[in-house]
Amino acid sequence: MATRRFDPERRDRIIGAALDVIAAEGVAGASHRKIASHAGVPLGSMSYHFIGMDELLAEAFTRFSTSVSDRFDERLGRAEGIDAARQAVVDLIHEDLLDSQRDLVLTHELYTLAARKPAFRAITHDWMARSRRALGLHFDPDTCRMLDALIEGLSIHAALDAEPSNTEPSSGSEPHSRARTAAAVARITTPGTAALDHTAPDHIAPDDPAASDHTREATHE
Amino acid sequence: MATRRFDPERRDRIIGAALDVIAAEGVAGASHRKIASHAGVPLGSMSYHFIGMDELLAEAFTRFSTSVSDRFDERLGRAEGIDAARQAVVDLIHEDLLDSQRDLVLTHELYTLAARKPAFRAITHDWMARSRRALGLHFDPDTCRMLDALIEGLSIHAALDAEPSNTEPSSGSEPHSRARTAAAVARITTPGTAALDHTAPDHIAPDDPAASDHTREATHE
DNA sequence: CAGTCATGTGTACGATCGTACACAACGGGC
DNA sequence: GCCCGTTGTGTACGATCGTACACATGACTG
Repeated sequence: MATRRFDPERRDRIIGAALDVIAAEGVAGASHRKIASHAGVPLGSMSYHFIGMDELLAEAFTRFSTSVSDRFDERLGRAEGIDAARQAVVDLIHEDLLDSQRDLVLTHELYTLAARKPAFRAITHDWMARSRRALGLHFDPDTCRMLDALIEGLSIHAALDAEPSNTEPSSGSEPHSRARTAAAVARITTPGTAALDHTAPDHIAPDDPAASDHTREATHE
Repeated sequence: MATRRFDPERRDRIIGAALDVIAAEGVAGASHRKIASHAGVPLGSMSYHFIGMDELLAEAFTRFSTSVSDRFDERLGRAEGIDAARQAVVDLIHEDLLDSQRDLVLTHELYTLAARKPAFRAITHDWMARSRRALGLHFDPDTCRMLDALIEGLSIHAALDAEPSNTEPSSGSEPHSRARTAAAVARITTPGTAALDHTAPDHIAPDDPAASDHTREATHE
């Protein structure tokens, strides 16, 4: 029962190549041939190792979501105290989630699959469950859900709100700054005593340079 | 300058058919032939009315995002007072965004395109700008950004967190209930005592009420 | 009423796709 | 050392794709 010419790395390399190709050209542009070529394996290996593209995609995205989740766990595991946890969340958004175009693309490719096919929704379901478990080290269950959703929304909006020409936002007054993220995280992790009270929100300093192009209406109070 | 045999509906019908096909089979599965067949036009009409698939996709998703934005505007425009606005947001999430599998799928297809191609990011950018403008009728600009992101995250998580087998969550104790949504909206629209400091370049708003100790790394930008 | 040209269509071509399947290569059993 | 079964590969097939382009069609001009 020795190794024969079995190559255990082969399968993994195909999965890795699949993620690379998907990141570069999307699920739509990912073909057996391109992935095989990128992985340096013959075309026949594709059908040999994977029944079909769906199996390959499922394994690839499982690996991807696991790796992102690992970083998530690590950051939150290291945080001690609720403030450190909040800061970890901010760091996570701005360093782990927003810095990598590759991760952004892969995440959306996965979501698109999950929106249509239940098999992939299992992957997103597990991913979100793991995220909430990590947040659960520091926050109560309801807050975890809210915060997890907020993280998602902030990441997506920061990524997809960018001006098309401006691929690399680096200005200090960028609309999706760490300060805004931190403020949002602070709000969502602060249980309101009166959830729907009638108190008008505290006034925000009106002259935000980044908001100068807004025709800012006064809040109805 | 009469009509000849010009059919102005033709182009629109193709766009509508494109959205139908994309909703059913994804951008990946949408071909000129399928869309033409679904629209009841000959294949040649595709190349005649649209330079390529990208132009068709751009117009289709522009129409889609506009229609979703219209409903968004309508709900928030009708709301009077901040509580009604908050309620409108909750209704919006649970009735407009979560009820339609079609909209969910199309949204993610668009996001996936936008994550890779700047041309589509223009569409998401405009969409988000419109959403924030609608929210701006009731909330201050910073809250608008946070709330807009929260809406996004709550919608996505409610949709993609569903158990794969359970396609139609309708139980009263579902994890993503209206009550949880309302609570999250209340939190994010309730500024803490710590206002976002707009004068500082990009630092964390310093005082959170629950914060006892600030072990914060300097933000690198 | 005939000519002309913008408007719209049918078809064919080359490329690419997933997959099936015959077959090569090689380790272990006898 | 020969044989056999597992392991892996090369190739060919049918389907589908986007697009180009010759051609049909009908409205307007004179």
